[in-house]
Amino acid sequence: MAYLEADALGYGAGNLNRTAPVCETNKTGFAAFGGKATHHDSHTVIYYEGDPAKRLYELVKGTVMLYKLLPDGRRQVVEVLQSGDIFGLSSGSENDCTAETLVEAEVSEIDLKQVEASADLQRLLTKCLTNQMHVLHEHAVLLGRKSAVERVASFLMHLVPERGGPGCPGPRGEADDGFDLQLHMTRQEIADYLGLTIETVSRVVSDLKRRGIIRVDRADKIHLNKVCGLCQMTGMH
Amino acid sequence: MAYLEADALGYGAGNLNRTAPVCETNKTGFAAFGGKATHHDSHTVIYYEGDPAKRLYELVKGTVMLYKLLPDGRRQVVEVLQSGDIFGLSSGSENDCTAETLVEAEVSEIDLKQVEASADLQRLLTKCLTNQMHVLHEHAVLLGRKSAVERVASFLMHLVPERGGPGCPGPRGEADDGFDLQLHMTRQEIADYLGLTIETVSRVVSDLKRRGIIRVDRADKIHLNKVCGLCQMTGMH
DNA sequence: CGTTGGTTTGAGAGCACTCAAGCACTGTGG
DNA sequence: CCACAGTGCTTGAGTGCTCTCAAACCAACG
Repeated sequence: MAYLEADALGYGAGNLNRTAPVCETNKTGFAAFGGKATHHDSHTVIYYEGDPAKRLYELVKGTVMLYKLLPDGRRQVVEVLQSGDIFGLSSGSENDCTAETLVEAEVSEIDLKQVEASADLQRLLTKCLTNQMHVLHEHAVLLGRKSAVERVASFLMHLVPERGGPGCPGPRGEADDGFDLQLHMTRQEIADYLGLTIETVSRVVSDLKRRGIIRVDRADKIHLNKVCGLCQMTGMH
Repeated sequence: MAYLEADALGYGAGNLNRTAPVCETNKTGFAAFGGKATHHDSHTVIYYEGDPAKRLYELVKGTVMLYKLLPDGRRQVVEVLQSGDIFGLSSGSENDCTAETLVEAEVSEIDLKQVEASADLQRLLTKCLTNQMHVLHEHAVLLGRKSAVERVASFLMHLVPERGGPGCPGPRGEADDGFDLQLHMTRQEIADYLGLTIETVSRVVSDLKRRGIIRVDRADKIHLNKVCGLCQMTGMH
């Protein structure tokens, strides 16, 4: 089993929705601007939708999701953030999403006022926002136009580095086209991210297992037997 | 009929997805930075998904949609832009969406290099991106969690200024809670924006008509009889 | 060994989709 | 002035994918 190995490489859920490196030109992030480092346990809310937006946050380590709730309890996870991503920006005076950690996370906070002033921060911000925008566009296609199988396949493919994107090399060489994944989201979180129900996600996963595309060692430990085969099921090929 | 009146006020499709004014702090937009003004007829492509991204565009007048296509022809309209909105930013070197006008439009173009240099442009950009981000978040909820009726109701409500948002005053006074709309999108465009089929959109509109919520004078001229009643159907109350 | 929380599986229903026909408005030519 | 495509929208019938509700399963834990 190479789960730990994959994790150590920063893979696993670590590059969700990441087709290109983000904000890596600025290695220091908010640290260079006196950002206050904070630690958050797994599944902790950093701020709630509707809270006054006074700070900007940079995810340094871990994974954070942003979600919105409808009054009757329906939830949509709108973004899953990775290290380097910035969140907490609001078009009004209130946060438009709730931010919650998926796993333990290190976050760097700075005051919104600082951002207004610093040109470097603005540049960093533009870059990150552009990237998040791109991810949101792709996610809109997933939510609006893809079937359940295509959604789950797309989700899993996003967890495989260097694959599925425009520069996908195809199956490396020949037979061995496998990959080990460590999920950092529960079925419920995946469902709310993909616009499905928990049962549908589970059924699709079971179906992929039955068809030999994947192997499920534990609910959160999945081995992709045929990365390229899975990629064919995303609706993008 | 007050259609022309509404249109003259800049309503109609003019404030789609606009809960707060955008980029209005910078009245000049790109003009102040030597942006090249261009004119585009209705339903003209400004750039295609996959084209090299070399310029940044500001919509000065009219309406532009951004959409993505899946290889089998499925389309998802990911954004509907209004004057003041900026588009053409890409996280890679290629445009991630196709940009097409919905109606005649005036666009101001500037070189991407200019943006890198100007702090004012960066600030303008951050503001616009933040706004678009907020709209995309809300749209993700619509696409992932709302029923067909809720999607169409939400869509129509976005065309009514000052209503449906957090500061909604409710039905003004008493009886008269109507509003005239001029749509600038075909049923197909609406369907592709809402993640539905053209038939479903048509059926929902007919149903709203049957229930007395709206009156359809022409396919693109709709009178809302009960704005508040419609608002109740968006899933957000 | 029972409890708990998360996951999987099953049966059935319903909403939105597909395919197909009908309708309304527009412009064109005889 | 009317016939006739042409285009876009609406309506109908039937199917199927995903949802809902419910029960079973499983690993972790006290």
